[in-house]
Amino acid sequence: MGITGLIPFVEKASSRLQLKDIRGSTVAVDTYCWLHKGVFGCAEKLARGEDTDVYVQYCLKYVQMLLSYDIKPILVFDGQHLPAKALTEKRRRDSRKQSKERAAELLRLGRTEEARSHMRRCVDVTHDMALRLIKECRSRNVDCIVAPYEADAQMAWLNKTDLAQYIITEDSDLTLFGAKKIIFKLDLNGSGLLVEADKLHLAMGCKEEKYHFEKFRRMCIISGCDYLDSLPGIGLAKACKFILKTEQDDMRIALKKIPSYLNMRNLEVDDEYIENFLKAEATFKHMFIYNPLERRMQRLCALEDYETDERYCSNAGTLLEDSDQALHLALGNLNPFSLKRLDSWTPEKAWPTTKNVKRAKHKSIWQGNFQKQNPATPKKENSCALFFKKVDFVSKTVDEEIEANQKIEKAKQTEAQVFNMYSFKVKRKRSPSREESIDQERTPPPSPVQKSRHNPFAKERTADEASQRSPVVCENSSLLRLLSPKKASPLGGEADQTRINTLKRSIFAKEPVQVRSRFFTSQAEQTRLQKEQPKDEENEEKDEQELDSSSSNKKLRLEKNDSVVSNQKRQCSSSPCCEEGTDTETTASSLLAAQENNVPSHSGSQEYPATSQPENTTKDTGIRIKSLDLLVDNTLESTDADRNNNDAIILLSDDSCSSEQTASSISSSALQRQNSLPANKRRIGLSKPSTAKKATPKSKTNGKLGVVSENQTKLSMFGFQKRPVLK
DNA sequence: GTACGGTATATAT
DNA sequence: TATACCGTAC
Repeated sequence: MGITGLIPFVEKASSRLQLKDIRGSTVAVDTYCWLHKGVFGCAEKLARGEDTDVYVQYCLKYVQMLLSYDIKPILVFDGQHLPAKALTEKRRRDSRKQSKERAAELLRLGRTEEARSHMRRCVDVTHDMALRLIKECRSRNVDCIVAPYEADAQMAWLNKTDLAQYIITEDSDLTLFGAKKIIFKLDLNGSGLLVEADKLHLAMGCKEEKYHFEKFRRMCIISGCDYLDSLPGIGLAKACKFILKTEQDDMRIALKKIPSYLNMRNLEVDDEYIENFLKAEATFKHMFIYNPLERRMQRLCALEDYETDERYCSNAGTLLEDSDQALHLALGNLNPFSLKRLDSWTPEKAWPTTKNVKRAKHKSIWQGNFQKQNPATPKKENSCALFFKKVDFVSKTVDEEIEANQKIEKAKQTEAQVFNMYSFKVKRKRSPSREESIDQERTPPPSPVQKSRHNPFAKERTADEASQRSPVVCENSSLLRLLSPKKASPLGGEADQTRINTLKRSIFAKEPVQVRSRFFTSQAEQTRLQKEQPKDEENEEKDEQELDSSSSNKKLRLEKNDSVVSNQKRQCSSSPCCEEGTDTETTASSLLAAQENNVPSHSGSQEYPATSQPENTTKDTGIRIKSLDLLVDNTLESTDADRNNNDAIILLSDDSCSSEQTASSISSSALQRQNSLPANKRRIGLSKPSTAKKATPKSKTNGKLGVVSENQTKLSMFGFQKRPVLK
């Protein structure tokens, strides 16, 4: 997020920078920026839950580049979320969720190209991914540090203490934390944009003798930052105008004058805003960081430096009492959110070495070398406990705990594995022709969930078999009441609610339900199923070839079984999610599945109103859910192979609603409705339709690039549409 | 002239 | 994740 328009605003304080010009220096790196870019290149793989290290390699490319210039990188990672950023994080989460839902929807409609772009937006960078990079860096003797909270504050501290002379980031917020020299937009050619705090007065149009960094920070906060939304109608330009106008240092008094100074009589600055402003300011000044030299958490600036009342620091984080925990958080060994231990590496341990990996020769901030430079710093022996097999209160060794936590983390990676039921590989090879895409728009291809052959778990049936309803095996109506598959529609609204209610009524009315899962079958039955499995796989592979589908998951034929209900009960009662009514340990994938289908995260209870299926239709809706991860992960007995094998299947007969549409066809028609709206109704925004832009790309490009003056190049480098001009 | 709020698009390979 | 672009409102 950062400060909107800040980088263009500080143009006068910035200059081009080549890495060759800063040889021998140390740079702190906002590593999540690199990870985000790296993730883009493998977003689909990640969304499908496939293993990839493309993002690690991408980051290492930058690391290697820095090392080649004899620059020592310190990779800094974000830690815990601050309460102040809860709203921002929620927005991001919602946005990712929306992208995820949209991607899933488009996949169901077979519109893979569009789905792909949404999938790129829904992939998040997890700490597990960060840890993977951290481990690579350890083997290269490249320093990493996980900030207790925001990497920005940590980097600013490293810069302030001259442990790092430069900071590499894309986040303009960093200037507010008091960083001295920031490199934005660094590319793999070693070229970037250097913004120097010493020159910020030039950007503000303020005389050097009258300038103070506090003015700049206050201007940015007023214009709107991550910790405080701007007042309506106030941006950087007006904030700057106000700050230059006022001489009042006490912001309680000064802020009240904004309406009169800016001639905005309707603007109201209430006490709440002033309080929040002071909190935001304190957050930038006093956020907690980790001091690797002294091995302790501390504030970026001491409260005494500004005589700040601690009550304004509610958003600046809290001190971790356990110094050992703080150290391991900083080393990357803990998941910053759960504080669960994922690794046990300490600087005192021998640096891990990997064949063919070149190790940097720089001194580490974690080694004694740096401490020798600060003789006053007492050396703390606060991490030796992890060298031993420590037995904790649940009789597990630390190593076992780490292993267990890693398993859980890994399971979380499979969050969007629902996408995995579709494949893109063949589609990717050739993009659909114009005619095809028009045709696709008109009549979407049959959704994979409409046909049983798209469902890797569905039993192949002959037409005769299909016309015969499967015998009922579960008559537990109370169990069924828990479940109600939602026919997802991008539009939502009342119509959908009515539809869901209709569906629910239908479920209550029609008891017979088939529950099928290997988890709920007897051991003997399982063995039998396993024997059958290869055959099924073969058949399905054939089907998938036909369908340009290449789902890599193991296939499971689900059979009705009389022991289902009893086994199911047993499983449910042993499952924490059933005991508690909530699933605190539910894997993300099960949540996703539940979200997608409006099904509670009960691993072992899936349903479909079989009797409501018309005799003459084979339109089973197969939705594969990974929710069984929940069971295996909770008991920590699963292996990856288990996870792959233990997919459950829900067969949803979809005619329980009054119409005969399937979930996907409803969604499809909803999408069609959306797309078929006239442009003026569909577009809420004010921009021209993209077609208008696309119609004249050449002339536009020519017009822009045809006469490129040096000035223009510089402007475009800053991303200028129009440079803010200050009066 | 400035800010806002919407859409469109780039990021990597 | 970010920005670029653009029409409108004030």
